[in-house]
Amino acid sequence: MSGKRPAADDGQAARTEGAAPAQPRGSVMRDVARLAGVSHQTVSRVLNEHPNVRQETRRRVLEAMQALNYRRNLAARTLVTRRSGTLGVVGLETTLFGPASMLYGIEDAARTAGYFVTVASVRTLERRSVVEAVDRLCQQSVEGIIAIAPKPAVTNALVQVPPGLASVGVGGGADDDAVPTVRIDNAAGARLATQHMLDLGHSTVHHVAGPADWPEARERVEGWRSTLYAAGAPVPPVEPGSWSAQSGYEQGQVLARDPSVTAIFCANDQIALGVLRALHEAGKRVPRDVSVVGFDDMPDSGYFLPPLTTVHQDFAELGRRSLAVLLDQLKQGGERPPDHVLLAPELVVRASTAAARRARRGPAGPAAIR
Amino acid sequence: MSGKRPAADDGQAARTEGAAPAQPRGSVMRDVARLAGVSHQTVSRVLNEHPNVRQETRRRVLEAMQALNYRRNLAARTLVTRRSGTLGVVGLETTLFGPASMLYGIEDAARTAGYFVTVASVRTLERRSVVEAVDRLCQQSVEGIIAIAPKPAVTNALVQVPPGLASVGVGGGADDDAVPTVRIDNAAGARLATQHMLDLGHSTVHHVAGPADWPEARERVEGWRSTLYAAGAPVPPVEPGSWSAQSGYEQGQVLARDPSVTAIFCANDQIALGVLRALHEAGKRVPRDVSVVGFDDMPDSGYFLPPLTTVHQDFAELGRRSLAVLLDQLKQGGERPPDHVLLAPELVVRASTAAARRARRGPAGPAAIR
DNA sequence: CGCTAACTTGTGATCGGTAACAACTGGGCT
DNA sequence: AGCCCAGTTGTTACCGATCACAAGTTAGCG
Repeated sequence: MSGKRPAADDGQAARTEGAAPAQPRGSVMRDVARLAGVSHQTVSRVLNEHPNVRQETRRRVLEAMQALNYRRNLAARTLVTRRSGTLGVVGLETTLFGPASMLYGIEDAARTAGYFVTVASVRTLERRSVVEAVDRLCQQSVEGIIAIAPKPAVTNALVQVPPGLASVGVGGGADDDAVPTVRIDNAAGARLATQHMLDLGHSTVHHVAGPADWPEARERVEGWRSTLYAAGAPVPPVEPGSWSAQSGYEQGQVLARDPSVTAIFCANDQIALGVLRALHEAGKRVPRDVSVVGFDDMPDSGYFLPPLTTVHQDFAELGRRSLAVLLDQLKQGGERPPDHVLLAPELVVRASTAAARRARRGPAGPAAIR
Repeated sequence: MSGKRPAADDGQAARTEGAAPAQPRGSVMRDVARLAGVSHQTVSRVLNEHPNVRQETRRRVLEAMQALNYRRNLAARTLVTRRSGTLGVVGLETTLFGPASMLYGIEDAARTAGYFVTVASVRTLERRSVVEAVDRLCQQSVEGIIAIAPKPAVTNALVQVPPGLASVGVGGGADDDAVPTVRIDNAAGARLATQHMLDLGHSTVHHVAGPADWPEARERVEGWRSTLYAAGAPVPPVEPGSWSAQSGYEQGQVLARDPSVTAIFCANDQIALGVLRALHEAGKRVPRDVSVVGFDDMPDSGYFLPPLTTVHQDFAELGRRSLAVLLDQLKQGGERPPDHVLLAPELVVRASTAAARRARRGPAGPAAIR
């Protein structure tokens, strides 16, 4: 019905736009061109900051654009240039603090770089749903894909994105070398946490782990284990859990019953929260009886009871860096060098850790005060 | 049948469509048409599930699409149909639990409805930046805009989105009638929380508020105040704060010094966490000495010390409902009826509230136990 | 047998931009 | 003057889909 542009109204009939600044359907480049008395191509040149446009002409065009409240149609531009100016993010549908922070870090950095962001979230990290999400993004003609990719299935799915499409995985582990990733050095973080408690005089450190199928969780286990090993400390058994406070609570109850446990490294802050509660309910005092360290440094961790010593991750920076890697690829024409950026975490010492009390074992050894 | 297609088979045959599944540049409709021996229009019909296509033809086309790994180009489709199949979300760049959850609720619902989502996040909720975000989304030819809009500046900015574009604000308050909103009944939630503690025998309830310029925070204050008023209880003064645990901690320290404080309603769970810590440090026991209620019911609240009684908001549902409202508008051709959906919150009673201890104050009336 | 109706399929125009090329200007230089 | 080149502008083709319309087929029916 509305496809009726006044085709007959060619040439000089341009008088029509006399006093109607508001087009019913939004104005297009030709409208601007007509009002400014130039060709549509000149308008395009102004828009794209082509150098060879006379100052005076540019001014007239800009004025016309203003008057008509012109907005360029990105679909048309995308169609012809094959560049959408859009990046896709595959995100896990979760409110885990980390992924959510990264999303905003990415969006922010993308906007600064002049890109739009469309998200395709997946409810589970199975290969199938991830591939589907990637597919949806491809249809959108995204120029690159950032996957908030804590699990190998995701980076694997990334491998088969069409060639020429940039991609990067952020967060998670690095089982695969085919796709560049940006992540935090989880093992180093775990080392920091474990060594901290060892230095405090604890004879060993227990660990409450995250899900076994998350490389992030595995790397933390690894860092913890190797630190204990290097220090000649015994390595207690670990059982995988989930990332939730509930999981921490459940495993915490078990640990709380064991009098030999004096130091616990938790795979994230939420787990730590659950552990803290379990210890409290069992009558153990933190940090007097047991020291606890978390991982992530969510904004609330400083207000736990007691304030949590934890390993700080800079999620926003993670987002920014992943974007930088993506843009590099874009600049290099879709080449996908297997970069692996590794960010160093940082230990934030608060009140949930303290020096081990001396000699704990045997018939109630004399507990030193401090 | 195929006799009439020699034109396509000219010198261009270098295209290599023999059996190569992976075209260098991706295949387009014409490639599929050629392989299936039909016209591009027929391919389009199959794609759009037009009824009048012979079974056999459809099969051939589908096969060809499969073989070429064809993906329709949405930019082209958007250009001609003026429908992008994309919804825009204006989100606050924050990791507050609420906004993040809503985003995923929206994305999930949108995907189910066959829409894509592109986000434009803003760092602050000033009018300027919101208008800019809306503008960016318009360029993208989004069909509708959902604003995670806790502040009036946002809904106001929404008023001036181009006509014909659907829009809805989700979360936040409702100062404005011009734009439909979906939100939770904050006042009712506050009432639930306050009444709960009143019923427990507390002579009054103190409140630690959120930011003064967030309608959500104001409505909670209002609900709290009116409940006290209706019960004839004194209304303690309130001071605005932020949504953070730190803010709760600071105000909590003040309240902890006041022996008359036995019940505190916090504007959200994070504030409650800070209050809990302040009370703890001041030697007050929760809920023995002081009862505390939060708002939001974040996943961790059940593991605070003690587990927090709080007002539950269903953020995912909020996201879904807002999408439903948006789709309604779309169906009705861009009409924007000022719908205002109000969701009822729910009180989740855990361990941070208990009956008031009797006679605390000199000549105060005897508080009934229970 | 001829005519209309329903079903299939193809042709050409079109959406709103950008790219390539052509045309026209006006110096500067030989 | 004549030539060339850089600066400026317009013309036309094209990106890849959908839509409107037309054409060819098959079937139904008086």
